[in-house]
Amino acid sequence: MTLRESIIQKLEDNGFRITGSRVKLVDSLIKHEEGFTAEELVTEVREAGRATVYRTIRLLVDQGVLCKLAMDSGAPRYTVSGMAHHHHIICVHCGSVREFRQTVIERALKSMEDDDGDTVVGHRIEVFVLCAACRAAGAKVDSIRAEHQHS
Amino acid sequence: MTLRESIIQKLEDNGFRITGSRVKLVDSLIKHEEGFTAEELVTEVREAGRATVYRTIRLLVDQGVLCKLAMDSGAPRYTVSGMAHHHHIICVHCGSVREFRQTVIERALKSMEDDDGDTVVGHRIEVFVLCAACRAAGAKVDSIRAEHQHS
DNA sequence: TGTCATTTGATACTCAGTTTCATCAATTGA
DNA sequence: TCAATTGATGAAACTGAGTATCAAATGACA
Ligand SMILES: [Zn+2]
Ligand SMILES: [Zn+2]
Ligand SMILES: [Zn+2]
Ligand SMILES: [Zn+2]
Repeated sequence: MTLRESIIQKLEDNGFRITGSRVKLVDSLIKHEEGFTAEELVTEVREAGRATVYRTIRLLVDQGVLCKLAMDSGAPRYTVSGMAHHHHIICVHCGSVREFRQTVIERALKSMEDDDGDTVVGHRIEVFVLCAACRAAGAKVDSIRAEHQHS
Repeated sequence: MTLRESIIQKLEDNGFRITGSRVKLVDSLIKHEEGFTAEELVTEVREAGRATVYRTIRLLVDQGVLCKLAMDSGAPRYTVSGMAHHHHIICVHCGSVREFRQTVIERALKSMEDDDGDTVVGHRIEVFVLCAACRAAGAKVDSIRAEHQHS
């Protein structure tokens, strides 16, 4: 079963209608290996209206098909979710996104439970990089570092 | 030197003018142990205009005085930065923020450098909790868990 | 094919944040 | 001490992202 099919399947299985707009949107977003913004889809998928694009993205996030990535500034990016639990490596120059998961980190975060009276409900990790492609294309690290220190 | 003094000092040292608006804003934001939104400051500090509040917050983020926390939805929250490098524990119910830092995690993230051709420029970790106070006040974990899985 | 709840989309709206620019105020230095 | 200079302010208008409305369209299923 292809990615496209599995996404459509999941919507069907959960009682959502398979409409022309939704199929067009799925077709478009699975092409974005490196993630996309809502407005990019609005522009690309002319068959679907603005409201429908936003509604469909939200639906797919709810269904676990898409990851929503809140950027430091600007609109969030979305990526098709691969691994069940994972985090993101984001290029600060081109915005491309890859997934990762480190058992050591997961364990360390898990052990934070019960350190105090709080109940941990989730966590999020983002690693910001200048990807190989952007560096090869001449993007410099230093100009970027300042605004992405995340210290 | 108090927190208030050290913030004002830093602005002075970096060549920014110590104006009435800035002092009023600093006075207000240091009172928010648990973080605040830009609009909260706009409401609270009537002596400063909307634009000035946003400009001042941005200035303080640039100076490392404030942390900007992009929420999953809604406006970002800001907190006064304590430790030099740290991450955040955020209550999904009341929005209160605490800092943490785990050497194990820092090391693991550091070791990701050079795994591939990317250059790591920073990282961000957020741990979402239902804080003890909210739980005591009757907030339930289950209703929250779904929308904050961050998987 | 008919039924009908779901979905759609044009439009208007909200909300967060930025730009503009005339005015104001902190610093400089004569 | 008092311009001159430059940085800072703020009302108001604007932008961009996303949401609400609601009549019309359309999938799903019998
Ligand atoms: Zn993801
Ligand atoms: Zn994790
Ligand atoms: Zn912080
Ligand atoms: Zn760290």
